[in-house]
Amino acid sequence: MFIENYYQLVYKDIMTSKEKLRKAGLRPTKQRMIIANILLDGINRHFTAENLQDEINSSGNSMSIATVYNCLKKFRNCGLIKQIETSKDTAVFDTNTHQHHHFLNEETGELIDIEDDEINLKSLPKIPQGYFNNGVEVLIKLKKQD
Amino acid sequence: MFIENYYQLVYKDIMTSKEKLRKAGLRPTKQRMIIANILLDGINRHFTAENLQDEINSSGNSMSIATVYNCLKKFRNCGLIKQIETSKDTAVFDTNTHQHHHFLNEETGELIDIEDDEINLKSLPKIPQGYFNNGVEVLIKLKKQD
DNA sequence: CAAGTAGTTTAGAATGATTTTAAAGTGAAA
DNA sequence: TTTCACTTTAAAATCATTCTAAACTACTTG
Ligand SMILES: [Mn+2]
Ligand SMILES: [Mn+2]
Ligand SMILES: [Zn+2]
Ligand SMILES: [Zn+2]
Repeated sequence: MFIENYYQLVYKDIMTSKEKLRKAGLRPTKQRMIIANILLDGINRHFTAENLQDEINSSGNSMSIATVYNCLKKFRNCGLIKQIETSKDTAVFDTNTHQHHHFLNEETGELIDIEDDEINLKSLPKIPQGYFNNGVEVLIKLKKQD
Repeated sequence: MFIENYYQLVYKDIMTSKEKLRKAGLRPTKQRMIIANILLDGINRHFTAENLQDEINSSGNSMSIATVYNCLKKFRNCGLIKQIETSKDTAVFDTNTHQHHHFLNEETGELIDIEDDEINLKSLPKIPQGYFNNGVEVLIKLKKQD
């Protein structure tokens, strides 16, 4: 288990953005590579389309906001990133694609990761007939004391 | 416990919409009474602002969409209803104000209640310093089989 | 009961996130 | 190379929600 994860990490680190996109079934365009370089560096982050466009700009590149949205949708549908269930008016994405959970500071919108094994989710209810469990998300809403 | 709930139910059923609004600290306007009559009947439902406006219309009344939003915000802030954390582009509200959870059919957006005791949430992670747990929401995403 | 006032409603305008349009550009297969 | 489906883009459109500012109304006080 330890060794598997080790090789997986190394393998993932060694893959170029182009290879990661190809492996995900996406044509590696210039724009997708720019985004892959920013997002697929192994660091977990939560971000919006606008956050990402800002990062693209500060990396010396630029991209239409429509393209940012197009790419985020493609990346999400391929499982390269995921979208977090939050009732904020702006979509929030996450580079941590494993099943995990969040603290949500409802005042600021800030999200903090909770790893899957930090929550006991053994007794789940029976899944409705004809459906299957496609992911569980636990959200713990935080409020400031006093 | 049984008897307490029994009296609570009866009491709640006997209260008029006007009394419920007063008790919640809201001035009972004509518009809020129309909404209270629809929402506070003890039946659990999930709905959007537009859903509610449709119900208002079919009850023979009518109301500006701005007022629907104003009232929903007031009702939510008073704890008469709550808003569900969902990444849909339209806000979803819930008349079930107890802590509970949901199945989400991501294709249709349909939500199904999961009562709090149907999920084992004993081992929660430590809440960050200076904050307190202001509610836990578990979302189980459903996908259709085949 | 008035009259006064803070809180509420409303139509319509504004805002902000996201999607669509349609035309120009590009990656990859042959 | 040629070809074509896929992609990018600026600009317009869409859609949910909020704002504005003027008219209204529920309660308080006299
Ligand atoms: Mn929204
Ligand atoms: Mn949302
Ligand atoms: Zn996360
Ligand atoms: Zn519910």
